[in-house]
Amino acid sequence: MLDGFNPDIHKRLEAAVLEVFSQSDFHKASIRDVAKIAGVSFSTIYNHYGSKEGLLLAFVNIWLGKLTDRIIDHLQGIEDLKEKLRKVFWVQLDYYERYPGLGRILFMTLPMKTWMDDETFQQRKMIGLFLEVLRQGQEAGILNSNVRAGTLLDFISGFVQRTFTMWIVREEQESLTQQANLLFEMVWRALSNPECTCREK
Amino acid sequence: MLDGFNPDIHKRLEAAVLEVFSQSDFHKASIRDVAKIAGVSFSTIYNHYGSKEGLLLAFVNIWLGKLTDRIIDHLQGIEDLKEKLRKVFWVQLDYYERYPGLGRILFMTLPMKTWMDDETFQQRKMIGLFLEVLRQGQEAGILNSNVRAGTLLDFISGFVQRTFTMWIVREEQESLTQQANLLFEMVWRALSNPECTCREK
Amino acid sequence: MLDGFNPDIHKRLEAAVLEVFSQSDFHKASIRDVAKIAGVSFSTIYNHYGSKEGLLLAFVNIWLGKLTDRIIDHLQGIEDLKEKLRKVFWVQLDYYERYPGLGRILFMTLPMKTWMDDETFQQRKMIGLFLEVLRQGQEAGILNSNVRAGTLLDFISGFVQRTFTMWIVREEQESLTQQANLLFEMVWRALSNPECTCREK
Amino acid sequence: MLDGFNPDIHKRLEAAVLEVFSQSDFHKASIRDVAKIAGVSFSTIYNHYGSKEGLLLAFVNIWLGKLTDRIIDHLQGIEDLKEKLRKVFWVQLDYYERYPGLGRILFMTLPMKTWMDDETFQQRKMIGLFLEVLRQGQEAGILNSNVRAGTLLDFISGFVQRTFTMWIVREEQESLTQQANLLFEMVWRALSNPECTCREK
DNA sequence: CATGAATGAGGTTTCATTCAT
DNA sequence: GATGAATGAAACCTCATTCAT
Repeated sequence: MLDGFNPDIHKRLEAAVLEVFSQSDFHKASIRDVAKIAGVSFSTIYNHYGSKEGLLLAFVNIWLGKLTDRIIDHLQGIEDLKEKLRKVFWVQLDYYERYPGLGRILFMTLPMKTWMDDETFQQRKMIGLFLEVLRQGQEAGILNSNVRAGTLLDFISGFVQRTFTMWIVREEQESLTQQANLLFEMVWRALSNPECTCREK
Repeated sequence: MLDGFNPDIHKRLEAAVLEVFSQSDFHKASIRDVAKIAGVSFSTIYNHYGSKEGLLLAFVNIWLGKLTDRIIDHLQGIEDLKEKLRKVFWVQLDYYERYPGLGRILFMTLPMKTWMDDETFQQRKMIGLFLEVLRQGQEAGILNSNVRAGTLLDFISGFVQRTFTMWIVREEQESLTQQANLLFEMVWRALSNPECTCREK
Repeated sequence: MLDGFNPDIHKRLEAAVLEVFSQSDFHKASIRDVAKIAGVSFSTIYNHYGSKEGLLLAFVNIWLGKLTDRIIDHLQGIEDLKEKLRKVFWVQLDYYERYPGLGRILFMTLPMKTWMDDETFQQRKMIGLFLEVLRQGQEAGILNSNVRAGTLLDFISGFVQRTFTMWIVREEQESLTQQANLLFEMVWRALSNPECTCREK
Repeated sequence: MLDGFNPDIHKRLEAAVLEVFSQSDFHKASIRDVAKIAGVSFSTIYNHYGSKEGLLLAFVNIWLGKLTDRIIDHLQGIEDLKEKLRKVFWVQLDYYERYPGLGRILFMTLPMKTWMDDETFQQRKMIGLFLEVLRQGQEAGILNSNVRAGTLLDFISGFVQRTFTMWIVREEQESLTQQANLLFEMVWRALSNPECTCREK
């Protein structure tokens, strides 16, 4: 975010928000706990973020921004469409696996109604990035063009979300990234153009 | 469910719960509003459901039970695996489209942490039903057996959830069921055994 | 007040309000302290009185009502105007001396601006009572009729207030009622008709 | 006072304090508003006056000092006791009428408890001045000597305060000073020695 | 068993006041 | 010395939840 304030406080708040909101449902998480854990005055939080939701959304925005940056970074130098998508898929699983708190917040505690109304939700940059790639694939006849590019994206995102959620629910030990390739091949078959004669492997 | 009380009240409560919880985030929905709309004292709700979450979960359980019944009903007489899965996919979209309030609650307002800890979440009957079918498909060599049956289920469920959510977010007019077949073909390609020589259509 | 609730709680609250607000300036008195001392939940106070000011004003109203009743009671059977006024003067001093907390609140801590806008302030019953007596005196030629009856009342009230306040400030041990007659004679000379030939004693 | 700073700022602050504190109850008046209106940082106020109360008391002290000076000035050349008191009475009404903000603050918003503990409250100079005159009158047999001189002062002060307050409450248009003589005659009768054979006029 | 009063927790606001620059 | 960020306290407000009837 653009909250131009004490970077130290910002850091402590970030950790506290991650901790508190990833461990309880939104309505059970207390802003007073966040303040206490962060060692910040309760008022300071309000001065900066205005509300419980504002606080959470501000950090979610930051985190998603970082994920976007990471994806962009990793896409560098990859030409092949399939490899691009594989990378995108992998980076997401990898990111959420390394920051499960973020995954929990994103997929499990964020109050949806509010988030949807928030600018953050759109994550235009990331979405735009994805859609661009997917559209190119459709035009090139590689990806299924019977549906909108948005639908292809929904398939990937839905699966990422579900996979992460079940990973948490089932308390799986096995690494997400370890399964990434296996899972991606399935995704790829869903997305790729069924009429395409090009071989899958 | 087990709330042995006046079916009339039960009906009014059901409608009220659907209305209130589908329109706001969980923490913004007020049990007093539910009571008022249902024309019941909030204390009565407490006596029966114990808590706000208990109330919501009880009805979610009922609704999911009905969905399960509906799926079972619709599967009758279908032999072909693909058709079975297509049906399962379609019934879900159809159900959520007709009861968007339920979809909203299920995918957007339920406090996840609590739900996950609740028996309801497991939806053993429905899940068991699905897994059984999927496992048969894997054994028959029709479905991809490189991954657990649960993973196959994740594809379906994740896509249903995402599709519904984006349908709400984008305020799409177009019917969900109308797109069902097109979407299902993607799912099917993801699930089916890539080595299978059997034709797709 | 008409707060139809638990008389026990009401009693405890009354004592607590008297204690807390008579010992600090209004802005230093905490509603939480009142709640704690009264052994009542903080929320309960808000449910009933709406605000810190509402709480105080409600009790002030009650107390002044009792003072009024007491005055009315004491006036019974007195015919002579001077004796009536002497009584009115004495009852007030006596009342505030016995409930110095009330005097402190009334004359020293009540936020004036708010009080003045409040129905309480007008104390219509008591004021009406006084004015009636004073007007009769003016018409009978006993009291000075060069000024409005309200001005005559100002002499009495102003002197009562100031006398009480200085009694507190000077931490005088001497009883207020003991001085009442001496003081009243001053008031009487101020109010009585200077042209009147009637003897003072 | 002792605030050795920029006379311009001092002037702006004085006006701001008068405006803000005369229009709301003390607890509703905000020091930030004062700062804003005066065009000063609120911290600067703190550096100089230490607290909200300190700020108000400092100015009240200044204002009362000016009133005292004015009274002293006006008493010059008056020998007759009655005329002296008449003057004192008149100057006060005149001053508060011209600076109603001061009257409001003094009689209606100042937190009493704090003020009473403050050196300012004693207003030793003014009080001493009055008491001296009153005592002389008592010794000369002109004023009632059945009560302490302080009591005589209480009578005057109480009436001034009450008169001003009711003038505000009743939103009277009529000038205070215009009624001053009529009112003073009543005061004089209250104060003067009842045994004195000297004529009243 | 249904009800509403009372409670306690915590979100939201506003401030006086303190602290570090 | 002047400033604004940060703090702490407390008013205010809404609720979920408990309790006594």
